[in-house]
Amino acid sequence: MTRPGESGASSTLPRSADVARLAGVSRKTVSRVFNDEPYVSPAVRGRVLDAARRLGYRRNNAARALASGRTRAIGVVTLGTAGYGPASLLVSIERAVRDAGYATRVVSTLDADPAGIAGGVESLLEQGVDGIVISEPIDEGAASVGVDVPVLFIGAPPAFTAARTLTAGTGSVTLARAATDHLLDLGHEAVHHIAGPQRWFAARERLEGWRMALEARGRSTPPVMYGDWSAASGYAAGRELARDGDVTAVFAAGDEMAIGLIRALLEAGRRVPQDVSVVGFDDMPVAAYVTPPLTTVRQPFEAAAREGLKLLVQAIEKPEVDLPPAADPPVEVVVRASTARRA
Amino acid sequence: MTRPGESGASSTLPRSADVARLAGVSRKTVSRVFNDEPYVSPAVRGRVLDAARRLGYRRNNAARALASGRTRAIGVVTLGTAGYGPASLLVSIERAVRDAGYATRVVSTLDADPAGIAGGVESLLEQGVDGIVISEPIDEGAASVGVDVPVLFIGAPPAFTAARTLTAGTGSVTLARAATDHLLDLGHEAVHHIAGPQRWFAARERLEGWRMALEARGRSTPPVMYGDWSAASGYAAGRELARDGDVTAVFAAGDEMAIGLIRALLEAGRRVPQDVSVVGFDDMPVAAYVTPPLTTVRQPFEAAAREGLKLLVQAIEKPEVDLPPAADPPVEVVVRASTARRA
DNA sequence: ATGAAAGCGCTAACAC
DNA sequence: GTGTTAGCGCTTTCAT
Repeated sequence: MTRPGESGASSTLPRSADVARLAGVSRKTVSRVFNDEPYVSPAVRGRVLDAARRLGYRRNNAARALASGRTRAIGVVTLGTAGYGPASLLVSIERAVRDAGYATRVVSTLDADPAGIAGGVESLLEQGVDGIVISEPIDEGAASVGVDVPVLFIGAPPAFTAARTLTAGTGSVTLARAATDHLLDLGHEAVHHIAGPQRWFAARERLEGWRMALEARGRSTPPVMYGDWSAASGYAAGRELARDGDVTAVFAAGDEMAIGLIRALLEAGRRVPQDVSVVGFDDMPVAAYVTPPLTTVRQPFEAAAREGLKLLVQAIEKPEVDLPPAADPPVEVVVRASTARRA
Repeated sequence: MTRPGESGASSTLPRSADVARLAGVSRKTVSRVFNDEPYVSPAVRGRVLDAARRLGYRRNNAARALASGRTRAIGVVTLGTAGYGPASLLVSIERAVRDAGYATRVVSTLDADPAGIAGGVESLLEQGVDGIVISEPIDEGAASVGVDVPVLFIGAPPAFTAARTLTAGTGSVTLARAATDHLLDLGHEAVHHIAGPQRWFAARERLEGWRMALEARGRSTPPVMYGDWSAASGYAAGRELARDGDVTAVFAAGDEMAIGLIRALLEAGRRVPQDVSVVGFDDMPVAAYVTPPLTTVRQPFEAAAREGLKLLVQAIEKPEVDLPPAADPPVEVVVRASTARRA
C-alpha cells in the first residue's frame, strides 16, 4: 500500500484532496475547516473532520507556508550554553512562542559574535520564519543582515537594524540597584562589585545599577572586579577581595560567581555573612541550598519573554499598529542568609 | 519597486528566477549551484553566485521542502525546564543537529506525560521534519502516534513505535555504579541512595547502578530515599538521614539533591566529608565551588547527542543500512572534597 | 554541461 | 455556504 516516494513529497501520506474526496466536498472547504474559517456548516465541518481523522490527515506546513507566505514559526537565536540564565530564557521564550500559536525554530551560537548572530539570523530566514527573537545578551558591534521580518531583542538593545525592531528588557539595572540598596540598607559603608564580562549587555546594566545605587547615597565606587559568570571567576575575585579587611559587602553579578566568591572568602577565614555579606543575581535553584543560603535577586525571565512576544506577535500580525516598549517587570530581592547587618 | 504582497509569499524577495535571469541561465542551473550538484561549469557557477549575492537571494525552504519532500529539519521534543541536565542535553542536541546540516525545530512539554509527548510529536510532524529526537527522560506508558520518520530516543527506551526507532544512552547505570564503587572503595560499609523520581528513566537507571555496585560486593541495600531532583528534596532527605548515626556515605542521583543533602547534614552537625561522604551526579558547573566541593560523575551529554544523531541522520539518509546502537560513552568520576575515607 | 516542462499540497481571490 | 482557478518557489524527470 506504500509505493516508494516518487518525486515530491514523502511516500503516500493523505493530502487535503483525499480528505475532500472522502468527505464529498472541495479542497477549499477542507482548508476552511482546518483554518477555522467561518462559513462552513456544522454538518460539513463534522464530515471533514471525520474523514481527516479516518485518513490520519495532517496539514503540510511547507505547502501552507509556500501558498500563504506565512510560516507560523518564530526563530530564536540564542547563546549555546546550558547556563541557568540563557537556558531559562530559552525555555520561557519557547513557551511564549507556543502560547502565541507559533512554532519555534532555534539556532544557537557558540560564541555570540556579530558574525555568529548574523549567520543564525540568515539561517532562520532561509528556513522561513515570521519573526525573530534575539536572545543573545551580547552587545558587541553590529552585524548587517537584510531582515524583512520583525526582530525582538531580549535583554539587549538592537544589535542591527531590521524592518521592525522591538526590545524587551529584564530590568537588570533596577534589579542590580535593588540588590545594592539591600546591602546599603544593612549599614554597609562600601559595596564591592564582581561584574560579569562587559561584552554582555546584562553585565553592563548590573554594573550600572550598582553604580547608581552608590551614587544616589553619595558613596564612592570601589574598584570593580571582573568575572566571566563562572564560579571559578567568582572564586578568583574572592581571593583578591579576601585580602582586603575593609570589604564587608559584595554584590556579584551572578549567582555562580557569588558561590565561588563565598567559597574563596570561607577558605580565607572570612565568615559569611558575619564578616562579609554577599548578594548574587539570578536566583538559580540551588541558591537557597548552598552554604550559607544565598541572598539574590530573581530574574523575571517568564515576564520578559511574555511581554516581548506580545510585541513581536503584534508586529507580525498587525504591522500598522505602533506599540510602546514593554514595561520592566517587578523587582524581587530574595533575602536569605548570606547577608547581614554590618557588625 | 515594491508592490505590496499580492497573494502568496512576502513582498518582493528575489527568487531563483530572478537570479537565473541576471546570470543568464535557467532556474535549474541556479538550483544546481545552490545544491552543490555536479555538472556546472566553474564559470557559470561563478556568475550565478554573483548574481545571487547582488540580489540578496535566499532559498525558500518551504518551497524546497514541498518540491523535494525533505525538510532538512530535525524536531526535538524536550522537557521544558532549565534544569542543568535537560538544558545541557538540548544544547548538545542542537549543536549536533546543526553539525549534521539540519535545522532544529523544538517543542517543549510542561509535564512529560505521554499525551504531551504525543502532542509535541504531532506538532513537529505537521511542521515538517525529517526525523525526531525525543529527549524526554520519562518513561511512563506509551503514547500512540502515527510516525513515518525515524525517531531517536535519548536517555530512555522507545516510548512508542515509529517507522524506525533508535536509542542512545547516557550510560547512567555504569556511571551510578562507578559513583557507588568510589564510596565503597573508600571503605564505607553501607552506601545510602537518594534517588530521583522514578518516572524518570534516568532515575531508575541510577538506582539500578547503585544496587548493582552494592550487590557485586555482597552488601545489602539500605532503604532508598526519593527526591524530585531539587535541592529542596535533597535537603528533606538529608534531614532524615542525619538522624541515623550509621550513615557514613550517600550517593545522590543529582548534584542539586546532593547540595541540599549536604546542607541538611551540616545543619544537623554532621561534617562532610569527615562524618559523611557525599557523591552527586551531573557535575554541574557550581559543583566544584560549593562547600565542600562536590565529588560527582560527569554526564556525557555531548557524546550521547553526537552518537545519537549519527544514528538518526543515518536512518534518514540511508534507511536501508542497519546500524548497531551507539556505544556507551566513557565513565568519568570527578573526585573532589565531599568524599573521604571512612573514619 | 544545461534547459523545458510538470507538479509538490496548499491557500487566495473571486465566482456562484 | 461552497466551489473554481491560479499560482506560491522550488526540485524533479527527461531531453538535449
